[in-house]
Amino acid sequence: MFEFALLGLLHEAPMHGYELRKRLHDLLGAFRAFSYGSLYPTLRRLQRAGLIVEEGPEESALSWGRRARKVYKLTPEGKERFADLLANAGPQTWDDDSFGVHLAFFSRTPADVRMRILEGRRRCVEERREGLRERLTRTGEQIDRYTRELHSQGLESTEREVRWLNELIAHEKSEQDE
Amino acid sequence: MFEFALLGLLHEAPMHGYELRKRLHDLLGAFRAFSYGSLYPTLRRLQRAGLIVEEGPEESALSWGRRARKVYKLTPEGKERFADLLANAGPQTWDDDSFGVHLAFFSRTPADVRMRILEGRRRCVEERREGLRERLTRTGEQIDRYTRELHSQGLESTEREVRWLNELIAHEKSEQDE
DNA sequence: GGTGATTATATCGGCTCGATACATCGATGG
DNA sequence: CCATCGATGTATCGAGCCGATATAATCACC
Repeated sequence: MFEFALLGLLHEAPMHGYELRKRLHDLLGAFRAFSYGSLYPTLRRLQRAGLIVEEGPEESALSWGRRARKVYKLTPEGKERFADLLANAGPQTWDDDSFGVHLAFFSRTPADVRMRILEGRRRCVEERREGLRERLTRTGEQIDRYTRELHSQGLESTEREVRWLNELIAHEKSEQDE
Repeated sequence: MFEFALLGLLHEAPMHGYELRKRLHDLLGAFRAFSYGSLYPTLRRLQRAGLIVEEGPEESALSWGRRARKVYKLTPEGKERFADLLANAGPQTWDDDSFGVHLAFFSRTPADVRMRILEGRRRCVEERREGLRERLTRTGEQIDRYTRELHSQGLESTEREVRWLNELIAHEKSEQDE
């Protein structure tokens, strides 16, 4: 997840840690945290896996005055890995967090994969919606007032999201045909 | 968080792990996962802290046929701890996950604390809303189509949540006066 | 008598977070 | 002229949580 986001960002241009975090925060800060406590370990993981490399300090002389910064860039294996993650976009892709991140890189995503992700996400939200509906209409044990409020609110918001996804999907289809 | 949820449930009645998980899933499954990988370690933590104890196996003879089950119940310290968590309901209480859990135990929550939690949550959602608004109206770098969609959708849904919270708060106020 | 679902407890590796520490630089202002 | 604040920047630690998995007994069904 974090891995996917970092690979996606480095696909645009080489960057150092702080900048990666800033871009992520700007792009998705309203939906996820992206703390440094995840960032640096993830970078090291990617590095160990040979998906990214530290760029030589050649241009650091130019920007001197700043503290030593490590600029990372994608290796060919890294690009391959990113393509793989897209190609195998599976069930764990449709969850709340993950879906947002994927959307942020949709312009770079092939049309067929975009469609698969949108439809997967829709199915996932529909399932949550059905769960909430069932819970609310169940005639069994009476349900706490506040819990009922929470579930009603959840139901409404999933319904809205499904409608929104339908629009996005329709738009994709119309673009495909043209 | 998990700790709070477990203490809250055990406040109603002694229960064993599997049942706790089932109740949580039923109550909040649409909003959170509550896996066993968190449940059992948390129970052990609570036990070590003296907030819960295993009930003697006296009645397990009655329900024999089932696999050995460990029934946990709150100690007085546990009840105190739960009251403390409510009294000190702070900033970490207003986040998405935590707020849902708190709502589920609202009937058991004093009116003034209910109000503090609702207002804190509202402030938190309003902040997110402003972040999204600012991001969307910023005239700087043009923004990716899909990211814009995501942020618009986020903005709408935070606006709806604020309205919903306002209704809940108004209702609390009217109940307080009567 | 076999097969699969349900009840039930438990652990493992791995990811993520919040807090924190350290260090440098630019600007603001007394 | 220097103090202090807020960015910029890299990094770690402890702790929580999750998904997957193991183990096992019982139950319903055919």
